[in-house]
Amino acid sequence: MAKHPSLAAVVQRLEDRGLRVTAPRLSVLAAAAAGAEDQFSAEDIESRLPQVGRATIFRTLKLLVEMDVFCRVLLDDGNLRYRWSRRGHHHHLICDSCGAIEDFTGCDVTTLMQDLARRTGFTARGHWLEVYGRCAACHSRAAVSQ
Amino acid sequence: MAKHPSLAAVVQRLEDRGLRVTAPRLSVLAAAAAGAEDQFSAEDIESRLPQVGRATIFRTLKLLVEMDVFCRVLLDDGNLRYRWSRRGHHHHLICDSCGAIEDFTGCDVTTLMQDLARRTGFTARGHWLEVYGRCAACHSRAAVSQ
DNA sequence: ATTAATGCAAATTCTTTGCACTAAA
DNA sequence: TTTAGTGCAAAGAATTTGCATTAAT
Repeated sequence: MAKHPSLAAVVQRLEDRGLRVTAPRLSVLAAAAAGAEDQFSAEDIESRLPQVGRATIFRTLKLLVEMDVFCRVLLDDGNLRYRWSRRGHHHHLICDSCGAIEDFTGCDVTTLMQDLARRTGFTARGHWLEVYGRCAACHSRAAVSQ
Repeated sequence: MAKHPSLAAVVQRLEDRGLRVTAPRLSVLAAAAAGAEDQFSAEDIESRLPQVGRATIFRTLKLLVEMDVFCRVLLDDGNLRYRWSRRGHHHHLICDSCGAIEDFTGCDVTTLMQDLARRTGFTARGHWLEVYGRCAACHSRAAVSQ
């Protein structure tokens, strides 16, 4: 799967929603694709787009998160990052060492939630899960440098 | 189990750490115990303690979270609450309807994390999980009112 | 032409800091 | 006494709002 959807696909989704395809919206998408990292902060986008107003950047980020084009990532220190969403429900594996973020969809948190409902009567509507640790690449790197 | 530990127990823990048992610290603990809700915001504490400085309240909350006397709860809307901690690793069930927060420790997220490591090579150091939904009490309430 | 979307600057919210002062040990 | 802890007011950060202006359809 590509790192992010084609511009055309996102434009289509904007149009489907009856939203305008504006220059600032296109440039936020471009700026998000431009970074070396697979993640970006509102600040990153802001500094890559000095010509776009701060408010527009925040409004656009919010819109694109609602549209599930981007997803929010909560870092261990409480800071917020954004990332292209693979769409649909998923979680993040955030590497302490290199900061890389991977998606994680395979594990079934749903089972856990169902079990929960059975035991406590609490019905889960949704949940937020972020996992912090060390990615495979950083493990190999550490092994090599020893 | 009681809603929160005895003052004496917390005082003991402060002393064990070589920290002073000050009037503001005691009043933050009292204010946290005073609320009708099982949760409280920094603002709640602030308004219950007009005589204590804002900075002291934040410093004290941070200290008590580090000491695992309180834990932080991340609400669905991104706001932060505090709550007496049952100590040790646990998660929260947050009711959309009544806002009540329950702890949840029984389910084994660890298994999920181990499975994850096996499949992706990512080693989890920690994770953050909040569950949003509807508590048993609100379910009954809804059933009755029909 | 219409009106959604933007840019700016000011306002908000939540939290932290610097520093002289106070009180716990 | 000593120095950890406090209060105040000011500084920050991260975001949001109001409103006149601009640009996409």
